[in-house]
Amino acid sequence: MPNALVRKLEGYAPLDASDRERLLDVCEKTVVIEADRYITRIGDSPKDVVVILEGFAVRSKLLRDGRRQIFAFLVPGDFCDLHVAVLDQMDHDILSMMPCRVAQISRDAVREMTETRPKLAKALWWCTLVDEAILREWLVNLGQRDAEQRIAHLFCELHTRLHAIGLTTDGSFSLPITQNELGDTMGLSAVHVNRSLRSLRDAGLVSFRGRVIQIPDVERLQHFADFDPSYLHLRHGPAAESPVPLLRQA
Amino acid sequence: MPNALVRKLEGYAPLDASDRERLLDVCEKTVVIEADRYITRIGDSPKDVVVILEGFAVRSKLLRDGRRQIFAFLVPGDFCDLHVAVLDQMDHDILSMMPCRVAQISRDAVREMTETRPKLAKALWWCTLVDEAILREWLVNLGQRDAEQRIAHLFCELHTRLHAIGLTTDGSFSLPITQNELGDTMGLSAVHVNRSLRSLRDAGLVSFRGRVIQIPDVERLQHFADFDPSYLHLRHGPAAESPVPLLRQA
DNA sequence: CGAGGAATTGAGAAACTTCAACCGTGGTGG
DNA sequence: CCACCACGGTTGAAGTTTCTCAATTCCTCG
Repeated sequence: MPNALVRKLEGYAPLDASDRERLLDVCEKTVVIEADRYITRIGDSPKDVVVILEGFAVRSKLLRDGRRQIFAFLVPGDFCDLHVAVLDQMDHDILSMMPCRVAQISRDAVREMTETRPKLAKALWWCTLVDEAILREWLVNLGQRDAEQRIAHLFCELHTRLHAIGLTTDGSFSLPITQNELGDTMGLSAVHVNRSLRSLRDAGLVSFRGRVIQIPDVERLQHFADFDPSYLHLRHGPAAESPVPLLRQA
Repeated sequence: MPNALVRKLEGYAPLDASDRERLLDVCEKTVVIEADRYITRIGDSPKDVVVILEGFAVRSKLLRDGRRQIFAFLVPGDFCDLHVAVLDQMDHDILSMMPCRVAQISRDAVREMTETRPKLAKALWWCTLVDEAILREWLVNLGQRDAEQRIAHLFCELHTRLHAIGLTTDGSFSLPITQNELGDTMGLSAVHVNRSLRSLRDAGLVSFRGRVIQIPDVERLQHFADFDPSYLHLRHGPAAESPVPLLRQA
């Protein structure tokens, strides 16, 4: 099984063999987290940095009045809280959407890696900057696009990111999300999400089979959503060699 | 005149004297940019990293249909494009909102600093992470709050950030922004921004004198906007010693 | 004084929300 | 094995927020 983290980082910049080994070493200690559990919570100062190796999770924040905003989907290879190595305190929650296998890297290990391995440091920085670029694009999404385009844009992004780690087949990928969560992501009510999904389906832009999203014509959806993948800063085109497996749904 | 960058970084983590000197050294070369000019543009690979020393700027992105989203206000001490030292290509524009004095730091100097000065590297990383935290909070803002709360929240954030660099007096600060730009920031039409501003003023939450925003009761506005400054990760309370001066408006 | 950009206002339309009901499915306990 | 329950999805209808268009005023600058 390929290591999702190594794979992702190598997609950004070449690493030394010793860097690669250090990463694998540091991902040795893995844990399985069941669905719908907090991985870290706001205010935590976790002693380890968590990397998703299998499964999906979300970053989110709960408001006083019970509303919730999701601001990122975490897929295999993504860091949950690299922040904490620098900022000490989490300013949002991270929740598993399905059973996840994660690696826990000690803060000391992160510090050691960033302080003594410039290439790794650069790769981690790259991750952070891509996360930031994604946030900016989501802001464009919420600020400027209507419900249908917003949702379509999210699907395009997820398709591209999942394709890059081999988690798509043709235009389809598995996404274990409720319409409610989709609403919390898009700043829409669940009802309106439902109607927008129907419109997208009626327009033949996407279709759904259980929790699988199927995009019959990726280019058409991208055009509809005004999606331009350059903000994802992928170095080379999506590589689909050996997929990172998902854990079986519990 | 204190250096806004040094001041900001020291607000995050203590620096060595030699780090501080290196920073001052590297900010030696400054340039004044007039109002409403591109500082960098999407697709650019600027050879220098730009830091705002005086004045305000915005990050923004233009959509195909002419709509625009602003996703950050840059104030003295903020980096325009630290990204570029790692990602090579800008994925958005940066525009001056008023005459700005900026320092241009070569990519090599940034690389040298991050690779040989761990404390500085950490401080720069801190900057990036705070930028990211602000983006997340803006996402909450656009996704979950109505027009009035959104605008109030932005004012609270700017007040806090500007207070931290000594650019407020009592509850007031200068903000050279049009209602149109405010709309592009908040995902609202200029007309609706206008009406929302009127409501806020009628409620006595803020008032305007020219381009100066006055918050009569900061706590009340913060409560109204559901504003919690912890996402800004300021280490110590706002320090108001010697303000960073603004250039006279052109 | 005139020009141009920004702010303001009104009115009608579109997007989105809320509430409430109903359906389908999968899991659980008897 | 079946009744029941809970949760997510679906739909209708009415209400609210926000948008667009268009006209008017205000301000600043030349």
